[in-house]
Amino acid sequence: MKFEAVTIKHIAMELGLSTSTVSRALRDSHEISQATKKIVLDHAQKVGFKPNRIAQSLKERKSLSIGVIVCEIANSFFSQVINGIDSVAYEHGYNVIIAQSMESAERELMNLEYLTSSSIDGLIISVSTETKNFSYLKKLHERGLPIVFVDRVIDDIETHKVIADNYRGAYKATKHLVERGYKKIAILSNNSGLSISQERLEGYRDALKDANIPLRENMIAYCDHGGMIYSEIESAMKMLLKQRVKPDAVFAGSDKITTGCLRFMKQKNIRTPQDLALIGFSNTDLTELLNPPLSVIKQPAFEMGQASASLLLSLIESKKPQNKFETRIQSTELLIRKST
Amino acid sequence: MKFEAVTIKHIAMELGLSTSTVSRALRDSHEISQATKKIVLDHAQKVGFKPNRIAQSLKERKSLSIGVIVCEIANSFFSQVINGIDSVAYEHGYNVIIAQSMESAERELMNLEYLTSSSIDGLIISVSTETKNFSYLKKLHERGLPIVFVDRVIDDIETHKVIADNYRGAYKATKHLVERGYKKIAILSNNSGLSISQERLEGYRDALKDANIPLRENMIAYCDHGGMIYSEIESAMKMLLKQRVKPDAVFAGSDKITTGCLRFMKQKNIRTPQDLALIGFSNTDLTELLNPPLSVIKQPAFEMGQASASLLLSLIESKKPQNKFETRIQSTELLIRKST
DNA sequence: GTATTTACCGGGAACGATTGCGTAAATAAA
DNA sequence: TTTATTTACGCAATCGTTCCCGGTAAATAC
Repeated sequence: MKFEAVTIKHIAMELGLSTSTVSRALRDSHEISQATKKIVLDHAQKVGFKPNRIAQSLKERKSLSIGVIVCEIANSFFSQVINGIDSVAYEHGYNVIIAQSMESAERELMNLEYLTSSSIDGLIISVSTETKNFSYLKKLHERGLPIVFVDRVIDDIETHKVIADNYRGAYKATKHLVERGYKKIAILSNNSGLSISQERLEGYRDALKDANIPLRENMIAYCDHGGMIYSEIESAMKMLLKQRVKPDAVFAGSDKITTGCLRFMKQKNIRTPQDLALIGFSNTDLTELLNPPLSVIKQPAFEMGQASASLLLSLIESKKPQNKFETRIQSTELLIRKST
Repeated sequence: MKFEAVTIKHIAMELGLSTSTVSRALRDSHEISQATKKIVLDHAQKVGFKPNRIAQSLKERKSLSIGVIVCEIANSFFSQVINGIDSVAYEHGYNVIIAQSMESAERELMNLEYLTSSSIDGLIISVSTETKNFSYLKKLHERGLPIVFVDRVIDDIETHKVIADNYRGAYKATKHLVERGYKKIAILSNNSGLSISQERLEGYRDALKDANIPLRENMIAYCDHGGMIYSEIESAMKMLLKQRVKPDAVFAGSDKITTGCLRFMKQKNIRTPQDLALIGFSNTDLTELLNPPLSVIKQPAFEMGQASASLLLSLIESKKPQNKFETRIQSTELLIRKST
C-alpha cells in the first residue's frame, strides 16, 4: 500500500508546461513570467503538491536530516538534550533521526553504519560507556562527515564539542559536602573510560585536596554501565559500605547512578542524610519531590542540545572544510536540598 | 563540506563492469557468476561501499523510515513508547524520525506537513491536547498514508490504534481510593477533548457509581494543556480546594499532572495522604522514591510502542489497502504505595 | 531595416540504484 | 552439425528534481 503523491511531472502535464518550467516557477526563478508562476503556484496549491524530499536529497546530495546517537532517550538528561537539538534543527528545516545505543558499543556501531549510509548530513553523538574503539567514528570523520560530540566526548577526534563544566560541577558538589562537615566522601563514578567520568573525578579530587582531606582510593567506585543495570550500583555501594572506614557521604556521577543510589539506600533502610548523605549529577525535575529532596548538580541539557545542533549545522553548511573547532563548556548548577 | 561516498558507478568503473552487473552482484542475483560476485563483493568491502539509501528510496518509492509525533520526548511515558517503537523499527531496518508537538496544534500540523513530504512510509501519532481539527490527518490517511494512533486516538479515522486500558485503570484507581475509605474523590483530568481523558473519566464515574458515591461535578477539574504549564495545575487545584466540600483524595489523569499535583501539595504544605490522598497515571520509575511514595497507575508504555510499530509495519508492508483494523487495549497496572 | 538584447520556456542530462530486455558466448539437446 | 537452451553480462529507462544549454519570439538599439 502506498501513498501516491503528486509530482512536478503531473503538474507539468496538466498545465501543458515542461517540468523545468514548473520547477522554476515553484522556486520563483526570474526566468519565469509572473503569469505562468501564478498559474503553476495556484495549481500546485490546489492539488496539494509537496516536493519530494527524497528526490531533492538525491539531486542536492544532502538529506536535510541529522543523526543523533545517545545511550537512551528515556533519560532526562538526554531527552532534554534532544529537545534542544530538535528545536534548532527544526528551525533550519532539518529532520532529526534518533538512535539509542543503550550503552552498547555494538548497537552504537550498528546505528552508526545505519545512519551514515548516505542518509544523514551530520551527526551528534554522545558515546556509549562501552565504546573503546573509535576507529569507525574516526574514519567517518576523516571522510568528511560533520560530527559534534555532546557530553561524552572523544579527545582523539578534532571537531566541535559541547560539554557541561563537569570539573567545576564535581568540585562544587564535593566542596559543598566538605562544607557540610562530611569527611569521608565516596564517589560513585560512571565508567572510567568516559570523558565525563574523568573530569568529574578530577573535580572531586581537587576539591578534597583543597580541603586538605586525604583521598582514599577505596572511596572510589565505578559503575561500568553508567547505572544502566541496577545490580552494578548495588554491588558498588556494598563495596563502599563494607570498607573499614565507611563513607558518610556519596557523590554520584550520573543521573541514573544518583537515583539508583537513592533506591539502594531506601532498600537497605539507610537514612539520608543522617546515615549517608547523597549528592549527584541529575537532570530530572522530580529531584525536589524525592524523599529526601535531593541535592544535585544540574546540567544545562537543553542549551547543550541547542549548542551542539547549531555547531553541527554550521559545519554542514560551511562550504570549506573546517579546521578550527571549539569546545563549548557550559556551566552547571548546584541545587542544595535535604539530602546533604 | 560534504561527505564523498563511493557509489556503484565507481566500483563498476574500477572493475571494468557495468553498473547493472555490480548492482546485481551486490544483491546476490543468480544472473551473475560466482567469480564476478566475489570480485565485486571483495572490492566493495575494500572501498567501504554502502548503498545510498536516498537513491534506493527514490527508486523503491519508500524511505524505510517512519515518523513519530508525540507531545514531548522528555516525558517518561512517551520516551518509553518511543523506546518500544525504536526497538521494533530497528529490527526491521526502519529509521525513526521523531517530532514533538509540545501540545501545540500548530506545531503538530507543521510536523505533519514536514514528515509527510514524501519522506516517511508511515506515521505513529499521539495527538496533542490542542488538536481539534483532524482534517489534515484525515486527508493524509485517505491518500493512503499508513497511520497508527497510540495512546491518544481519534475515533473519526479508521486505522489501527493502541491504547492502554484507561477505563479499567481509572476504575481500579478510584475503587482503590474508595476502599481506603476516601469519600470525596476529586479528579484532575487532562484536556476534555482527548480520548484518554474521556475514558479515564468514565472509569472514575463508574467506580463511584458502583460504590454508591454520588458524583459531584465540582470535583472534576481539567488541565487543558495536560499539565504542560504548571500554573494550570495550580489553579485547578486551588479551585478544587476552595469548594465548600473539600476533596479528601485526588486522582490525577496524566504523568505531568500527577507529579505537578504533588509539587503543588508540597508547596502548600498539604500532607499526603493525611490531608489529601493522591493517585495518578504515571510512568516515571521514580515514583517509589518520591515523598511520599506515590500510588500510581502505570501503563505498559514500552509494549504499547512495540505494538504500534509492528501494526504500522504490517500496514506499510501489506500489498493491498487494509480495511480491517484493530484497537489493541493493553492493561494497566495499579501500584499501591504510601500516597493513598 | 538589420543587429542585438531580453524575456520565457523546453529538452535533456544529471543524482545513485534497480531492473526489464536484449544478446553474445557457452553449453546442451537434437 | 544444427538448433535450443542456459549463462552472464550490458543497455537504457526509471524514480522526482534541478539546472545547464539551448531556442524562439518580441522588444529594443543602431
